[in-house]
Amino acid sequence: MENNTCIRQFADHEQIKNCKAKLKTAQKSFGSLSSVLALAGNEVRLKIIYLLGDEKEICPCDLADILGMSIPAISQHLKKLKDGNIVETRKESQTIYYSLNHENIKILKPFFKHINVQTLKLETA
Amino acid sequence: MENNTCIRQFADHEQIKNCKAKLKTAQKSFGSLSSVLALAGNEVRLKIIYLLGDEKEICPCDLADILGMSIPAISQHLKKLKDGNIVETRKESQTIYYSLNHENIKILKPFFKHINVQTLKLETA
DNA sequence: TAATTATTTAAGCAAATGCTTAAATATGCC
DNA sequence: GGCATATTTAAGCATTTGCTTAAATAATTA
Repeated sequence: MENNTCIRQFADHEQIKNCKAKLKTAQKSFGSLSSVLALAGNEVRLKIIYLLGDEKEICPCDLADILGMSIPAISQHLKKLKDGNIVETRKESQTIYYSLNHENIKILKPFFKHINVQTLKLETA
Repeated sequence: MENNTCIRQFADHEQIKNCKAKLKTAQKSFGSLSSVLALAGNEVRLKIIYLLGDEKEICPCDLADILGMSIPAISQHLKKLKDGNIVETRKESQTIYYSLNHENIKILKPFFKHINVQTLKLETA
């Protein structure tokens, strides 16, 4: 691996140095941030997050109904969201209520706005 | 598929109806938004986007150097970003310069801020 | 204690992802 | 035209993803 010619004679060494430095400083952030984005980057999970942004809490069974999917499929998505600290749970007898971990999801807030704005645009268009 | 008992006797029918309606209105947004998030949800691509946010333009070869990856690997990531309208290209003789499509990336701007803020926190901690 | 309900977990599988290596394009230079 | 450089494309392959079905937990009710 690694050697594909292209040792760019005219490489912008200054820029390369700069970029490497920037990555090094922000290093820690990329892993955690990209995994949050990857979680939100699935349409089903994005919908779940979006709904929980409004609804306070929903159980897996109702989510399956809402999204027209099987319960195990939903449950597996919820597990990922929980492992990523995006949602948390409250148990009430048999039912488990899922809600957003609002602390860890501040990052995603702009998206809700984006969805709503875009929806509005489409409606008025 | 589909029948996993759990036709929740105590299902919150009001909430279910609400949620279905909300999804229906915002329907169009979820597909496009989740695919942008999925693109940004890869650590390598997130770094590329982040760097392009500062650097105006970078060529594949320099990116490979900066990220310590092979050129084809980088090229394939860039292709995805271009297909997703996140980056655009400018050709100058042999070199192809990649830059952000600032119009289509407004959504991701909050993340750059997030990375920078978090980095600052880690530095001063 | 047995049957029902809500949820999770496990196993299996098709499709997608992200790399590798090698070959194909395309431009610049001698 | 022939060779070097910059990039893309293609083929191959291991890993991950996201579903399905079936089985395992856990709490509720009869």
